[in-house]
Amino acid sequence: MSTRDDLVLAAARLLDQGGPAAVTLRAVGQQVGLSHNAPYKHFADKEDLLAAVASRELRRPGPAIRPGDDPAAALKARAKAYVRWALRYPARFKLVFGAWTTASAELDEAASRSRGEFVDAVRAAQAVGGVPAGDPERVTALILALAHGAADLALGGHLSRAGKGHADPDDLVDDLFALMATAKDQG
Amino acid sequence: MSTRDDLVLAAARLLDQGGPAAVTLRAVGQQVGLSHNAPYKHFADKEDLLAAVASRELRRPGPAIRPGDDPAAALKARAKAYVRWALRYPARFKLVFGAWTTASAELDEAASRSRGEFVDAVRAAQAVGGVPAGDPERVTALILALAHGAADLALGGHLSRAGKGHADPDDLVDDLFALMATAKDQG
DNA sequence: ACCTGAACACCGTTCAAGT
DNA sequence: ACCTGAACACCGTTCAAGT
Repeated sequence: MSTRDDLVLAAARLLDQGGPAAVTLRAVGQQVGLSHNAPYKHFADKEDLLAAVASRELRRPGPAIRPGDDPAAALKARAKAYVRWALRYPARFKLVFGAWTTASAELDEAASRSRGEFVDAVRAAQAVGGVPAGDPERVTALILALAHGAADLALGGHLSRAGKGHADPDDLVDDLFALMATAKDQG
Repeated sequence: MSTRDDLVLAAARLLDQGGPAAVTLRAVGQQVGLSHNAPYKHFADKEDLLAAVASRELRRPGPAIRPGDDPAAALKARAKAYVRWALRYPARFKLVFGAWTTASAELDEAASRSRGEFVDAVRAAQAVGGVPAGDPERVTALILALAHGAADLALGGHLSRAGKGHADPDDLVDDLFALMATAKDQG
């Protein structure tokens, strides 16, 4: 493990434990036994370090595809895994999709690769008629937008009135897939 | 206009012009011609001031309902207005749905009231068969989740590969309503 | 090439003091 | 009741200096 990796890991740990406010360059340096400005030898600035944390997060392995699995069910499982990740690691989720003032090639590429895997899963589901036909990129965008929005609203408690109306993010994923199934049956 | 309102307005203006980093208590105080800690006489701390900014944003008037409008079309227009607002004022959008460490009764109530109006619009659309039946809170959550996620992903450029795949947030709202229309026709 | 320590400008917050 | 000015602890960043 390089010092660079140590710094990224320490930043991720601090983020999980204390939220974004806990991720200071001084705390990161201390976690790896270095001074508070050692990170500047590996990253341009703090945002560059955070971009590396976000990239690492996007490169996490997706759910394994077992041969024989129904591609439509696998796609739905992928959407639910996305929601589960967001709810379990809110700080990482907010970081990845937060407001970046500087473009990071590493982050852009990781995000593109991650969505590419999702597009492949959509294509496979379309091949067996599990989801509506049409531009796979657009169907992917539809599913991702719903999963993303459901997770983000749930994190803020904005999904449904407390007690009133049962609407977990998981339920909404089910609802969307049910709508897509009837649309596919009809067309 | 009270001094309190002046402070909230100044914070909102700073947010729009320079993003969250520009909203410092010193800048807010200077904008209204007061010292850098005058805000403490009106708000508990910085987050409390930001909560007031977010509440004000949630209390903005929604699209007017003209008599004779198709309730389903009005509902779709409301969803698109939500997306338009998020894309036009990204900093306000991110603030409202950001990570709040302290609960604000004012913010909670404003959010609840805002979603309540949406639920009413869903109920009206259901009454004329424009959208699927079922728990209005849940249908609302489905539509809001999609609109919210589409807007948030679009702001980060994560909606579709550049050039490849046409998927504006507006298109995704259309797609969802098309799915709901076919489901309603079938059921 | 990588790291340190001092320094700078800035920030949120507190507090004693003023009217 | 509302505001000010000084002060405190903290932060990101820079820079000269060390190995």
